[in-house]
Amino acid sequence: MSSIREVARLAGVSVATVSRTLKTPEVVSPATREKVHAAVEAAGYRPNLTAIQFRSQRTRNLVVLVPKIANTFFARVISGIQQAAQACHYGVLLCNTHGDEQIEAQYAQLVSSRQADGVIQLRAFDPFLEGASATLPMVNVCEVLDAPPCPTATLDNRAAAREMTEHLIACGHRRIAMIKGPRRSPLTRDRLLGYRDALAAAGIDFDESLLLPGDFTPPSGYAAAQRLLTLPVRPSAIFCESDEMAIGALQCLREAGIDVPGEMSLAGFDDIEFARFCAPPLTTIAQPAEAFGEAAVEMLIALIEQRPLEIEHRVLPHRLVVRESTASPVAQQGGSPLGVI
Amino acid sequence: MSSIREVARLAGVSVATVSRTLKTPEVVSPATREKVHAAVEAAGYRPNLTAIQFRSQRTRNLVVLVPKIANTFFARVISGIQQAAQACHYGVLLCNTHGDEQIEAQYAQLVSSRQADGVIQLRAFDPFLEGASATLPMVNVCEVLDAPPCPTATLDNRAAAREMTEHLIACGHRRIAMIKGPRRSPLTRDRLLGYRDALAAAGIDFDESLLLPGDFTPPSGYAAAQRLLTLPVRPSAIFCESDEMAIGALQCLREAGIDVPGEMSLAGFDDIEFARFCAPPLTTIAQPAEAFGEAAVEMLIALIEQRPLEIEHRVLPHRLVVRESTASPVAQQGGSPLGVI
DNA sequence: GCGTGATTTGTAACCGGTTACATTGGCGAT
DNA sequence: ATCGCCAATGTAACCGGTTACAAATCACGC
Repeated sequence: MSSIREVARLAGVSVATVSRTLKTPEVVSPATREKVHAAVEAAGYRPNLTAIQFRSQRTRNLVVLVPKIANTFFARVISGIQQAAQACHYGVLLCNTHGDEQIEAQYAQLVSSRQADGVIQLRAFDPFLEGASATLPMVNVCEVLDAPPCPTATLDNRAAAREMTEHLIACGHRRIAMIKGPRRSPLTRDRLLGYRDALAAAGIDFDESLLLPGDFTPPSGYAAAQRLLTLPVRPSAIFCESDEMAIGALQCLREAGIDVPGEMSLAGFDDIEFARFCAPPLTTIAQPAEAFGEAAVEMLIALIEQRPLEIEHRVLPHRLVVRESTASPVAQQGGSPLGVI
Repeated sequence: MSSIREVARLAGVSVATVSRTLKTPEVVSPATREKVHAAVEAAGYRPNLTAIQFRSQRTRNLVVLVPKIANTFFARVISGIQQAAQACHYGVLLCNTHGDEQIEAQYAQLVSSRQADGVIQLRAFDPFLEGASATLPMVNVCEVLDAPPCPTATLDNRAAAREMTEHLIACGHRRIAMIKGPRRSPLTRDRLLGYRDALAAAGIDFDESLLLPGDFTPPSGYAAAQRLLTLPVRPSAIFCESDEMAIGALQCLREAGIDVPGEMSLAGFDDIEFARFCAPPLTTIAQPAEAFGEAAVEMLIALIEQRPLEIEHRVLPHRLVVRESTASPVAQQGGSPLGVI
């Protein structure tokens, strides 16, 4: 591999001159520049990035800690991260943590070992954040804690859930079930608050039996829907905290011969690509997934380059997307020609 | 940041001894080891990875070139890559190329610049592969060329498409449309061959008008299905080269009030997670997405570490998954109670 | 007590860039 | 002609590990 010294030899100049020609050409005379460029060409010189990283103590790499890469929502966030990082000439080091704290910690060491300049966390994780963020450039997007020790970008989950619940109430529903995410998730807690806000505002009593646990995956939505169907008095609408769970629930309802939205309304959260391709297309809350990625990169790079942040904690906009899976329970009483049973 | 020299000073030994204690402890006396470990602890020493990479000329990073991260299939492949790489203590540098050759070339330079030790290409790309693979450790999985200049792992796309077409023929279909992928893709060419193999074996004439172009996305499947519905004689079955296109086509058929599989059978390819949650659940070809990632990593690391490969070109197994979107056209004549029109 | 070989440790070069500082040369002002 | 200054270039240290080679130490047999 040709090094800068080889180029210097070919050009008949010193290594410093070669380095300067490549980094700060304005301090080198045009004639010398010419010679150096010719020598670079002749030697097929490619700068050794690891040497540059080593010398500069900067890698221009970002570590992304993601619980599950294959999740459609996270995949979009990562896509946004990748896009934004590329524009700033940063690389993206991807780490699938499976939500495992040990793996997260292990990867974060990449940063303390100078293998990357900063960390993007897509999941709230107290002890790790608290211990590390003081010393590590780090941002937290998507799922964040109440008092995050680092810059964040998130949704107003409470307001979003409230809007969706209000939409269902406006349709005329009063028994609205909710399929939740994991108990410990701040996401779930906030969405539950929004749900209860809307119920309270409408004077509807909160019914604990309409609250089902899930884990954001289709099978968990399926299982939760099954349990809802065994209830003595069924809900007329189900609000799922993720589209994936809604899709699982939809499957269950279809198998049970329950028409959506004819007999039961169904709403999701995330607006993944397949939401609009469901039968019926899913009413949901759109999240700006790619924008989360972009915000994360923008804030993290500001942190790394010690530039001040205009906004420490960003709240990105959500949007209620009403499609065909939600409707008035009045229509439900009329039944549907599509009903299998 | 404490360096090895700081540790050496604290332990009262030379830097070489510290280095040896950490890398080859067996050549260091137990008493010295003890002292060094204590000093490491006291100094809070963390090895500088970039220094190690620079010195060893090995980064233990792999570059993954992926056309579209947010694609559910690729996301699964990446997940497999990440998993396997992690097990071998390699990192994954993710690059979204959008199928852009320039971006691909730019990222491949990361390797020639020693930022990574090898490249995984998830897409066939002649000029780049030919130019680079001679000098670069590189593997190509998922979509590969006929005479690939590097190790590969792929599906027997021809056999898989033949199986699916045979399944449709066995159901009784004779007018079987195909929604293809991009013209230049080897994937598409092979699947088309398999489709024609099956038709020929069954004595069915190939009908060019039943061949529709697509780009693997739902909207392209939707558009292609629309065009099929304008045909004077409609097909009784549609075989899509990706589940995403099948989902788009399904949407179109639903909107047109055409029952699946009552009036028309529909088949996909990939077996993405949502295939089984479609209405009706989609008959498709399952691909071992994660296994592609694992195979890629295994082969690439062998290449990097100059170990011989048992198999240069792997063919991973596919599986025909028959669900409810395909059925006999006899049933179609009977109509369906579900039909909207 | 001394030579021999094995074990343990130290010294310093090295990887490939960057950059502080030194040096050289050219030019204008006095 | 001399001085001063600036632009252009060169020399060499440096980043933090690894490792070839040298040196020191030790055990052991004669």
